[in-house]
Amino acid sequence: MTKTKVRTRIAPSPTGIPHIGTARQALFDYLLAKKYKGKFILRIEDTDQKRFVPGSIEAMYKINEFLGHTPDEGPYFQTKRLKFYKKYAKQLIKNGTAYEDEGAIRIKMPKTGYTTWKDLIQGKISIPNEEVDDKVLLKSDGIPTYHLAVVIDDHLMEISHVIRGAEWIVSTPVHLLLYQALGWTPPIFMHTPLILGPDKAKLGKRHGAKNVLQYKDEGYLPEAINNFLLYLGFSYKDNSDILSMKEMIKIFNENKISKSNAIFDIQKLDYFNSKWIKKLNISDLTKRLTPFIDKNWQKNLSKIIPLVKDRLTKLSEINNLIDFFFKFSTPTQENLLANSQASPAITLSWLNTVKDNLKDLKDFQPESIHELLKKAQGLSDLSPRQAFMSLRLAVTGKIVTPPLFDCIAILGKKETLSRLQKSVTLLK
RNA sequence: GGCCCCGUCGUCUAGCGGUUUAGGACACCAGGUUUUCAUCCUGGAGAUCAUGGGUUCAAAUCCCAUCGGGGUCACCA
Repeated sequence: MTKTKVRTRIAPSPTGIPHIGTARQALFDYLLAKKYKGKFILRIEDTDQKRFVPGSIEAMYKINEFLGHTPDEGPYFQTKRLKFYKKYAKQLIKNGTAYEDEGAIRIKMPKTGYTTWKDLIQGKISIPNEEVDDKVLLKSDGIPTYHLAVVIDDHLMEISHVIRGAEWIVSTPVHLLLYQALGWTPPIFMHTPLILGPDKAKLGKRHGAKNVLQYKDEGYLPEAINNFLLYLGFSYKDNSDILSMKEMIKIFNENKISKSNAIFDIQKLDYFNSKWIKKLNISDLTKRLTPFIDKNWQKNLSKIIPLVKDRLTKLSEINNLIDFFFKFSTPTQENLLANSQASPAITLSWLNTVKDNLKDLKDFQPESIHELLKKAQGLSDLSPRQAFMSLRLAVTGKIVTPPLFDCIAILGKKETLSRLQKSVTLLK
């Protein structure tokens, strides 16, 4: 148990829409803060105006909201805190830790010895000081670089745990030296392993790697994304438990984060997504499905959605699953016969029998339809498969649909008979 | 290339010197349920624990070397 108050931060630079690695960082920050009843802070590291990409700050807010990583403080902007950086840069020159070099202020790294620290994830890390060059702290335009700004902000904002990607390991000696020179206690460092693409290259830097908003647009649930991200570099039971945020907070353990890089496996994300979709209740699922469903397809949704729930991996798949309820394209004769595996005459006779049966059915419910047509099929020369597959084609135009009698009941008597008539005409 | 980190089934991982013929999950394959698909259930295949040396009565587990992968060497973060 940590003695000091836990305060974590996610500190993105607004240079594009955050990718999945940033989201995992934020999740770990969030879980750690919440586990110890601490605070999670958002800070925008906007010191490189040349690389600024409009919209990326808004995207960050959106992603935090989507994934439920709600900051307790912030956003803070580094460009609004320049006075602090200048003040401490001066102090560093005065005490000999930094020097001015053609307008920029650089740190004076020792040329001998090692900088060693205990990283909560990586364990003991030791880096020869001569490997670290005199990094620029304050650029000649008066704007700080990352190295100066993080140290000052993390200290001033009382950050207890710095969770960041492993790419920062080699510049940690710079930060440590700054803490020492300023007389401050450094935070606990946690350098997370990287998330790699299927080609084993760092995910964020790869061309074509999707950002978090794209996953949202494809119909991945925030719960599924968080769940998936947790198990990338962290292990709990068999890494397949469906966990809510609350449960994640409970089981998260900052001492058990893996050291090795992890490959992003979309199939695992799909697994969590389909599991989470099954877990949602119908009204919740309907609400989330709404943005994906064709505006004109609203009728009977409360009956249709329960039928497709178990067939959904991503929310965006919904339209392909339910389109036949709203539009009908007559099957080809070839398709119809292939599925009845009977002559045109026998198939025609079977579909006519169905039509006659359904026409007089008063209680147009799945159970009644089932009972009626099962009896009719028994009297026919067709096997259940032959009979109902051809009927499925005749009524929905598709080979794959939810349970047939449920579909027929939802379509209603009038629509079903009309479609049946169209298919019968085909065979004549 | 220098430096730093990592290396258990395709993937995420359990494993912390003997209980391991290395366990689970995803994916894959087969079977069952089912009028289709999916769900669900059962089973299967899949890792000589990167390789080679040590240490030890005993090593995936400790040590060394090699190889492989990643990171980093900007007035970018």
